Amino acid sequence: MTQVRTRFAPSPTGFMHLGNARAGLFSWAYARHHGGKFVLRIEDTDLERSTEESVQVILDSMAWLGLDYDEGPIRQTARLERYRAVIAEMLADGRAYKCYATKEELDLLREEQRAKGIKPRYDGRWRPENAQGKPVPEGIKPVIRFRNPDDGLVTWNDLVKGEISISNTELDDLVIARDDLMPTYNFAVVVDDLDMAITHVVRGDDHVNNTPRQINIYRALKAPVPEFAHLPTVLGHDGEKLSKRLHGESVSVMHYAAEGYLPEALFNYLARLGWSHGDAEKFPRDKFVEWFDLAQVSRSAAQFDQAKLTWLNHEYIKEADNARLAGLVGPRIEASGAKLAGGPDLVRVVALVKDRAHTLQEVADAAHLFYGNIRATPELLAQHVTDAVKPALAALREKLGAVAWEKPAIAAVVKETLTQHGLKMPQLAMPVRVLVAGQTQTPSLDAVLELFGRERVLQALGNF
RNA sequence: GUCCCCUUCGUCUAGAGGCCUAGGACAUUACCCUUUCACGGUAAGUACGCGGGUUCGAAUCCCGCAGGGGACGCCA
Repeated sequence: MTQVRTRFAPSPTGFMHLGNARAGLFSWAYARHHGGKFVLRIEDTDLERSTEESVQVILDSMAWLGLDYDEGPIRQTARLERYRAVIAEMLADGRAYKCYATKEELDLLREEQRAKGIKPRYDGRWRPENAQGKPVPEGIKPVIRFRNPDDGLVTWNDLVKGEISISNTELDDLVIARDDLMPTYNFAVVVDDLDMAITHVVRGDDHVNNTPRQINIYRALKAPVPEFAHLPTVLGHDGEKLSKRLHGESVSVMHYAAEGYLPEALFNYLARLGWSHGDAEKFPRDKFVEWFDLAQVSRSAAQFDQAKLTWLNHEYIKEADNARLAGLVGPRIEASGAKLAGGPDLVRVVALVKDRAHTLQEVADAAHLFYGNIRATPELLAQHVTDAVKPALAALREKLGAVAWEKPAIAAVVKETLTQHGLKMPQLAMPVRVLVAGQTQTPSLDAVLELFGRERVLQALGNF
């Protein structure tokens, strides 16, 4: 049994959206599950749209998700000589030929075909047998077309979708090199996957239609055809295929990093989108690798559900190490203008507030009250710090001055004040919150007071 | 238009002829907990697209229809 080799081959033309990321994730998982190799290839033959920044975004997104690769990144633009050599061979023996048809001419052809209700296809007008004696137009640089078989069926057993079969009469002679000699996608992938000895091509099912063309090229090259696995499309919340135009940046991997999602949460969510292992919903990456199997991938498109991702993120935040969380959340708190220095230990603050937060940003927002020096509004003060509770507040302050500064002792003193003044908890807790934290919504009072520290609390309670 | 693929709760899915009066999760609703906001707990409602077959028996197999998606580029 030869070693499994898979690849992920994004094109650097913008951000990396969730659909791409999931394709990369599954391809990666397949290789890891089988102890194989995972190759990263950058498909940058579209010079118009490819950018260096986008290459970096791909690298960043993969690193953030923890998708490590064994080979690459290999750029197609670094392999141009190789493609040209293959094209020259094919040209030499008629597996490919030059086509001088102009873009305008082809547009017209397609238009006519559509009008007739048939599938738009190149009609083979520059195939050698049709071009006999035809003068080569002046000033037109030809493209190179692959001579596709005229008849027969192309069939493969897709590892996700099962047997798929397409007739060669549906296909046409596709362009494999543009007039500037740059190879096109369908040709470059085949040469690359061949040279990189890819055994399993795992990719999105928008490529199903390309597969028979590529298989024909493999055959023309007398090369072994790899296995194919076409993953179902990832749709947006609106049921449309994920796209830059429709969904914008809100579906990019790094957007979720910026919004305060943990990589393990997105990883888990994506893993579970279109794939399942019984009832398992939350599982770590090593379990995913252990369980992953193409046979369990669903055949139908899946809608992205932000609410479920958020739930998973919440689950992972709850169990995340507090020091790690503090490191991630600190910059967010300072970004809001607050200063960590001089405030309570962020690790302890995070431990207190993380249960209620669904994103790192929410952790930061909840922690903010300990560092922001928030002052209650006069309305809030008037509403809660009434003359009726002032004696109790004074009494509490005095007791707090003498107590051991630990949560249980603080709680005991609060209770004591309550009974002595005949108050219910909210009647005392709310004014204390307003005075100390500047707001009525905080975690439990004793914990909040403990974290603020005696000095700050006594000062605040003496201030009315 | 042509070709290809898909079709179980609102969403992600379990289900490979009897275990299904269809299970889990998210979301929703109700109730409980409660020191505010949350967290948490318990419970409920909601699905096999439609029509024909095959079979003693179909969510599961076959056919048709409908719906959805994808592709039809000198983009990938």
